Amino acid sequence: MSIRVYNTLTHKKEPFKTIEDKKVRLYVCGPTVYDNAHVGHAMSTLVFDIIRRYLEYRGYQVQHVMNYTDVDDKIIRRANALGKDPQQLAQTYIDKYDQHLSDLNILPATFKPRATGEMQNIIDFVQDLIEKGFAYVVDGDVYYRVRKFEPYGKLSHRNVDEMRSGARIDVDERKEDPLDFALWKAAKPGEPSWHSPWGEGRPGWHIECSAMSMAHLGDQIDIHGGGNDLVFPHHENEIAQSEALTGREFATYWMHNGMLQLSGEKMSKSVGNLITIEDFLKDHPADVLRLMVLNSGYRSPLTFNDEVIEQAHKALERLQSGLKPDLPGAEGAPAEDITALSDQCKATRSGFETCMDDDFNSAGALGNLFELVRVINQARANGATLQQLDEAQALLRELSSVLGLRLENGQTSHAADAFINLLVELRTELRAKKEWELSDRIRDQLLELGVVVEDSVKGSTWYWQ
RNA sequence: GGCGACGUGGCCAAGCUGGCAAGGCAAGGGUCUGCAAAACCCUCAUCACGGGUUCGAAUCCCGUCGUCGCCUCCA
Repeated sequence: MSIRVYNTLTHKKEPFKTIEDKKVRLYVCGPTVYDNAHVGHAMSTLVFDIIRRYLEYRGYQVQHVMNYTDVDDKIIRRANALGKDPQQLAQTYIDKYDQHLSDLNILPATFKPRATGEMQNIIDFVQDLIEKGFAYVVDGDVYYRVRKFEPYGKLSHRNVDEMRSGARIDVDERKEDPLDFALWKAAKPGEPSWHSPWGEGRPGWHIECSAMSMAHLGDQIDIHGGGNDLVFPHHENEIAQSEALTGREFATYWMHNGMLQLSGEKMSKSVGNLITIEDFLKDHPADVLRLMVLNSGYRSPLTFNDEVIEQAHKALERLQSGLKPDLPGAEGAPAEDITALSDQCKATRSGFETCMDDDFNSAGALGNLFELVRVINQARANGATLQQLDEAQALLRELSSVLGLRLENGQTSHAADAFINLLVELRTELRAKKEWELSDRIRDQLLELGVVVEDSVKGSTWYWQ
């Protein structure tokens, strides 16, 4: 009964062992805040939220860091194009992203550092690398000496010599080797910059994560996560920086989520096939997106299209159906239904854990929840009372929330309930008098207001859609 | 071109340290019902293709085809 985790480093599922007992240090690469985030970003953050929630369910205390890259070429370029201050632009998108995370029911990270807030850590880190001979200064730029770090390529499984031929981007003559990457960039006129021993400048992207991870989680962490498009060069470079500095293994497990696919292609800014989180949430509950993520393996590409969204919608309603109250006039289900319920509860919890223990197999775990729903609904159909359903429904709620599903309709106010009850009661009287036309009209119009009325022989129930 | 992942019913997918192919959606049939909806019951796949290993393979090995990712900013 232990958790197994697929490690990009080894290409294998490995038993999960933390550095410190029952404590997990988790670092996940966050967004560069230069534009609205899209559902691909949401997928990544959902994946690691699910992982975090499950680890907590399993009794781990999770120290979770997610960074914001708030200084970078793209931010500067966009700010200039819009005639805005880069820092303000970044702040705008940080605020928006924070709101998205909350809308998506993503647990707030323990720390959410920003590159601009960590300048001293970054500068110290770079200075240390220079002193150790892993970096060199050229005209106010600082570069990492890739060939000096022996294991370079161990994460992305490439070797340095093969990469050389692939390095076809403008070779900077000032670098010792085309593979070397920037740790610090000298400021150009008008760019945001910070004082450093090498002059005014700003950090490169890769060093930020290494520095922030180390500052908040220490030299060694348990899990480093991110999208699989970050494996090379970003994470490879993080390893090079961090391990050169400390001489110790940076992260035990490297976990990478697959890309969200829109019409057969990775959703990305450069392809231009974006759906923003904002737009998605305008049309769909957050649970729908989460369900889409849960329904496929986190490492696989996620198919994203209208049909799949619709399917997730229906699947969500199916899960919610398990939480409906007993039928009107329920008088108790036969003993075999009650036995089946409690058997299923045991089977569901253990099946759920077996799946999630196996590299967070959320699709399998979901399958277990759907089986629980079926047995609950069977019992209800056979007259189970709310009390008889209680244990199973509580379990359904509990495990759904481990996956981060709310399963609620978002209706927080019950102010209207009394009025709706009244309408439904009146309608029951109309039905008794066979006034079908009027009672159907009430049902239809309530539906338009978001209230679903369900009739049965013994009466009617209603709920918010 | 190099490295890697993947290819399971109409759709999304689990299973892949080998032994009767989860689950959701859709579809068809039925129960219930004034109608509708919901719920319940039933039906619906031999796992890209070709070889091989094995008593036995969706699961292991080789090859072919196809899709996708990375190699450049990217969750």
